[in-house]
Amino acid sequence: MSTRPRASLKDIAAELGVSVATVSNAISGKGRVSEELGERIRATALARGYVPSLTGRALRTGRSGVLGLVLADIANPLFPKIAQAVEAAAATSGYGVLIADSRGDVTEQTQAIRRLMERGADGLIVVPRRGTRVGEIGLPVAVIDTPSTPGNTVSADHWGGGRQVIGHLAGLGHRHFVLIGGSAASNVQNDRISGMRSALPAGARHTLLWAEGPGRAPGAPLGLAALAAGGATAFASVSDLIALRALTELQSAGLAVPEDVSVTGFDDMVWAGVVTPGLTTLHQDMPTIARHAVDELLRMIEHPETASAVPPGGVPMRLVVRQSAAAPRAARTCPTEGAKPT
Amino acid sequence: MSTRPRASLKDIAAELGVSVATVSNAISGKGRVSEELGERIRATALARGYVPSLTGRALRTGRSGVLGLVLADIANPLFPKIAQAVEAAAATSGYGVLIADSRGDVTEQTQAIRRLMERGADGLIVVPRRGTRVGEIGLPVAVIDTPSTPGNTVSADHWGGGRQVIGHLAGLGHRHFVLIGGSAASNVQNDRISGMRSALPAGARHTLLWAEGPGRAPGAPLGLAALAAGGATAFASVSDLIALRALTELQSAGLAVPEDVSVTGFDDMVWAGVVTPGLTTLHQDMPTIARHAVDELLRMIEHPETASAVPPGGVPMRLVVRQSAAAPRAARTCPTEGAKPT
DNA sequence: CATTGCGGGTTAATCGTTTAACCTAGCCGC
DNA sequence: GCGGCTAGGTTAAACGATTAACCCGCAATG
Repeated sequence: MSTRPRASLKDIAAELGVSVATVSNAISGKGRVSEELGERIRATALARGYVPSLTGRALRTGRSGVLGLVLADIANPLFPKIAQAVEAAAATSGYGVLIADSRGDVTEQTQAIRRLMERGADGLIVVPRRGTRVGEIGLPVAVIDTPSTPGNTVSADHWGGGRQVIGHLAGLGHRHFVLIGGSAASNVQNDRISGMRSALPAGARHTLLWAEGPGRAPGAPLGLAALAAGGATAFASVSDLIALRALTELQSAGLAVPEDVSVTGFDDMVWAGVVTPGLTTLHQDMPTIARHAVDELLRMIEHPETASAVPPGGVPMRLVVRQSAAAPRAARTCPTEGAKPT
Repeated sequence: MSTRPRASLKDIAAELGVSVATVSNAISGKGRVSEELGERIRATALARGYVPSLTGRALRTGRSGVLGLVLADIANPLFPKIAQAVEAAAATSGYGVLIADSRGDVTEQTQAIRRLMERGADGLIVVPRRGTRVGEIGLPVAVIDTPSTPGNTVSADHWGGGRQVIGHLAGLGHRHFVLIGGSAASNVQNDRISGMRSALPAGARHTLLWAEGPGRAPGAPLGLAALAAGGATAFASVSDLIALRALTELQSAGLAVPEDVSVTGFDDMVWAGVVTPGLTTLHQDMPTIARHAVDELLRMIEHPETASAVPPGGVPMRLVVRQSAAAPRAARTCPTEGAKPT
């Protein structure tokens, strides 16, 4: 109780005996107000704990100061990082973030976008469902997907990440690879796979496997032990979730990781650091990506005539070396003290 | 382009030659409008694609139609489910959801709440940082934590979940338990542990372990293999993340799960279903929890005089039986065809 | 001296919606 | 015939901030 309605411009104007317009000018620094009066106004505004009503401002200016974050992929484990980074970036620019989840459904996604528009979002940040494109909606939109997707605004350099991880494995001495994808419909995953392929050393053998491919039951084993028996030593997955699946499947089959086989993931999810052995994976620089996406969106909103300032290509991914990838047995010529780092 | 500003009440009024008030009345069904005119107004509103400006309404009514979701625990893996459920529940009630992440910092949490209030959130849903309480802020607040926390509004029955999992393990024949917590500062985890303890069968032995306890390096091994060597057969964790840590640590040490030891988790995170063996864990009914939280919040906002309608006690958790928990060797008197279920 | 310029404000309109108050016929009852 | 009631509207005043337009006095300038 007694949380009296916040002070408005009118209250302050009344207290000082000046007009609302002057108060508004003094606070925004736009019109012409004498230095002395301006100072007095700002002082009492502070004293009264004045906070501008964003609603009032929104009505007048037609801009709500809110960005919509549209997450299309159901319960995406990357979501916390994205949401956190986007919210932080938006907050430093004075914007709020309204969320909308479409639970993986395309029509639901349209509904979600409509809801955000009705709420007056000034722009949208869309992390699209694998492979789907977001249509024209009459609102500034920033898309976070992968550089090769048409209409993509900013994203990590998934292709380069794929190159890095294979380069790392090849450098350790691996020559027989298994590349494990999730869904072939995902642009991101395809780019990661392409990058991996492009970095395979000459003379290397490799097998490509889709975990959610046709004819494979959702939870069915991937049959990795058999591949290992066939000589494969490096299992590079396009996501940490698949890497985890691979890791535990191999361990359950009695194979030692990384002594017998190496496993790598993608995205540096929360569990990558806690499993044994720690998962070697690629980290996405979400704060930078979100910063770029928000900046780009604000540019479109506030200065539609200017050109994009987002650097082309993706934001580099960073290889996080843990313990799940090591030299294969055959290549163990000069072991570097298998002990864990400090 | 040419996305002309949406039709307003004024436009419709002008088109039909009536006053704005009448249009407003006809659409909201509040004032007195003749059946015939009302029908005509609604028809043209539909034809013109009229969507009420929530900003205008907010300014007039003082309510924004937006709820704030405050997530305090950094990158909480449960976040996607919470956000998704809350957003869905809010959307069906015509509300939007504004997010705020405090990155685990308490002062940052205050800032985040302040930002939400400035944006005119009508109420807040807070998932507090472990153990912290949210102070009085002059806005309706629903807290999702655990039933034993003062000020908690709704949550899962963590205590009952603990009972269930130990009951399940005891039923399988286990008599020597290791209970693994994360942080002793978490109310939720403490309740889960208490529930577990309360369900220990007579004569059972148990050890309590805190993964983030003092004197333990963040990523350091938990030493579970030694406990297993000492006779422990059931490892019950308070979270799937810790269960995953336990599972992989035990597997790396050469122990077979569930043949040698059983492992259970909590929360049914996305990875619980994909690891080998699948993790037996407890599922939170987030949609129901979110529904209760949102309903309660809307009740406080729209009918402050009425009493709470949230059923006391927590929302029951559901045991999800996968393959990580089975009868211990010694108790394998009548094996039920060790094969996996269909 | 008359005009222009400008510093320092004020007035008033506007965004879109809601709602209390008011107005005007028509009709009924007395 | 007239007061009162009602149905069916209209008017107008908010909500809070922004901003174009205007106004006034004083100084400088021709």
